[in-house]
Amino acid sequence: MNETRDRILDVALAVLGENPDAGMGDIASAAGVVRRTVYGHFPSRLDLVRTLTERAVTEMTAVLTEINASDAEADATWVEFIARVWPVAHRYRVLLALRRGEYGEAIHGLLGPVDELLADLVERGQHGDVFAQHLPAGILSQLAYGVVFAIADSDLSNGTRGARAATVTSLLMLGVPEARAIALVGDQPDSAPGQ
Amino acid sequence: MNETRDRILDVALAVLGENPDAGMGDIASAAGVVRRTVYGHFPSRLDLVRTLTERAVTEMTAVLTEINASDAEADATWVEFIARVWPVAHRYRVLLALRRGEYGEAIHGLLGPVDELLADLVERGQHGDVFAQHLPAGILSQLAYGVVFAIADSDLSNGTRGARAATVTSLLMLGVPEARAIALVGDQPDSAPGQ
DNA sequence: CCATTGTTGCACACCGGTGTGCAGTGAAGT
DNA sequence: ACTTCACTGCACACCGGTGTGCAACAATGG
Repeated sequence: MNETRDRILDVALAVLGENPDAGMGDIASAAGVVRRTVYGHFPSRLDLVRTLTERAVTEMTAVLTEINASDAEADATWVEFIARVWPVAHRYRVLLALRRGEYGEAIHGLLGPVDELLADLVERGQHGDVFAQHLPAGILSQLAYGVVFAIADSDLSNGTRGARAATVTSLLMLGVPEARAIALVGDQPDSAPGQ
Repeated sequence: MNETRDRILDVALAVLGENPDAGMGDIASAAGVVRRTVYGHFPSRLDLVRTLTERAVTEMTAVLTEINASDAEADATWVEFIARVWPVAHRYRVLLALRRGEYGEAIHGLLGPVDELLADLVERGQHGDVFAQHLPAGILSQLAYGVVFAIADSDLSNGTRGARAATVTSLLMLGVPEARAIALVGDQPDSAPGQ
């Protein structure tokens, strides 16, 4: 039904991923549509961004709550989390950039639940002596998943390469010993082993 | 002689540190001066930012080259580097935000030399089996000092707290074992032990 | 055939930030 | 007292992006 609307959302995600400062005009033409039409679906730029963010939050919290239910060790859970959430993180990498600037406030608010889930996971790991305790769980989790997004935003973004890099690096900064980290990602079922 | 100019630069750094999107007007009034005066010293906003960046690059390369001359282990060198460069990184934390956006190109160019020095150091550490090799030196160094800047930008920014957090966290993600990392920062002469 | 609905293509107002021009003013140096 | 120089306080043009209003248009489907 809302074929155009969905296309706008998808394209907007891609365009903003390329350049977070892209205007409504850029998004519109990239979606093969006129600027006016975009405003027909999203009264303001903020509406667009908010909708995008809500999408991301929904997908992430779904994964996170499901995974958090398992009783695995925190570090293994983290690995599972990155593996499952990586495609999402990569698609929504723009949110990293958008958290600063005009809409930072709104986005930060929406991302709140995700942040909490993440902090809980890290805290569990710290309590179980699996993660380092040199920083409070709230901050450490932010830094760790900030790095994941940063890698999602870099050259080795797509493919298994990026996922592995993100997982290992974040595990390391969480205080997991290198050997253990590598063993953990080795266990992970690689979707495409050759790549 | 250029008392006003210097003040503008200092204030600009502070203001932009607070809000990277601050306009020339904000900077001017924060410096107790009229917008027109700012343009008298810096023909364009880019000039201002560039000058700020050049300052930062100068200070950082000075520290980096000096430290790199020592023949200490790479991880110890890294610790020294963070300790020495921390106040600078904190003051110039705005550059992290400015690397994205309008002036990203220019800034990135100016920051090139620093990036190289850093990559060299990390590569040395990898070659000496002190740092992890799960990522190429260029990327790993970027991530590591990205985290340092991120912490410089966060709550625990100032004081010894932030410096320690930044050092330990970056060491961890460089692949240094937790025990070794903590030992290394323990060795560091804390300027204010009580804080 | 007609009505509804979504899209189009304008034009327009508005906003905030940038950068410029120029005549004034005041203080410091000679 | 006179010049110089930095700063001031306007006004102004310009730009790009946002958001709106409205008439036209095409497709869809009753």
